[in-house]
Amino acid sequence: MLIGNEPADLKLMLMDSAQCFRWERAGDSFGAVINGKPVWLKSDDSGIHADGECDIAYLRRYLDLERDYSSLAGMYAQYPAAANAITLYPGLRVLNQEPWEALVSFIMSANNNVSRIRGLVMAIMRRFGTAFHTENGTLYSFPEPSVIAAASLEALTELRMGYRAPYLKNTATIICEGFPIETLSDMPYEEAHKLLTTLPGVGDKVADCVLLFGCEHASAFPVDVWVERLMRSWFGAEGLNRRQIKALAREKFGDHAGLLQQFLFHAARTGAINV
DNA sequence: GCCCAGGAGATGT
DNA sequence: ACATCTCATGGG
Repeated sequence: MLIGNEPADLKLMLMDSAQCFRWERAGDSFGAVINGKPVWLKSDDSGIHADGECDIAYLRRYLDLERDYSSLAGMYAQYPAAANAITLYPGLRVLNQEPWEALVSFIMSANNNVSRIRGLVMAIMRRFGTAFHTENGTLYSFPEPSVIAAASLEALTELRMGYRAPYLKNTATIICEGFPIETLSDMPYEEAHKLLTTLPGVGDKVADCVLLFGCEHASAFPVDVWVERLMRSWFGAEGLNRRQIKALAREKFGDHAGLLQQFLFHAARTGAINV
């Protein structure tokens, strides 16, 4: 069924932009268990289509289709590098993932490469998620915190996540004990960020990824190695450390800093723009 | 074999 | 507050 006709590059958004690591690809379709239901998405000239029993409103929000990206480049017209990066990827959007999924994914991301992060997130789902058999293959749900909290450290270590295993298990336990993960989206940015960094394996950068990709905090500005480089190259951040770079970017770029970050990050990481 | 990866935590200053 | 080390694993 048709879920929208907004500009949306599904391969870029779901597979190649390193904001999400849990979609499968089958030909030109992309599948995952979303909101408890397996779904395959496909895009063509007539729009974005979903194959499966799905909640259209949920999927539209997940894909951020309700946000108008057409004005984003204009918003940052005073920064040519920013406007260029946005113009490069007319189908890139920042997903609205579940906070728990973003939390797990970006705990796995610490000092790790994109290829291996995907492998770890997929392994976690295959090992602890629920299987759904579809025409295009088997899809797995993202396991609930209680399942990860109940898993043995050995079972997690077997997935080759290394020193991140205790981070994951202990964070899952804290979530199960009542950490208000679902209300982070309603808190002021600073409060939500501070609270997130109390979790094991969650520092400044991972907290910002969780807020941006899982809690609708569009001003969150994660600074990784690529963003650090590009901010120094193009935005006058020479000599600043990551904390200072983030403060500068949030001040310069405002409420939608995180959206811009995603375009800049992808442009830099893929070599579309030199850093 | 080497350096690197969407860093965090511990330690020392 | 800031700089430096180490951490597990494998991609390129």
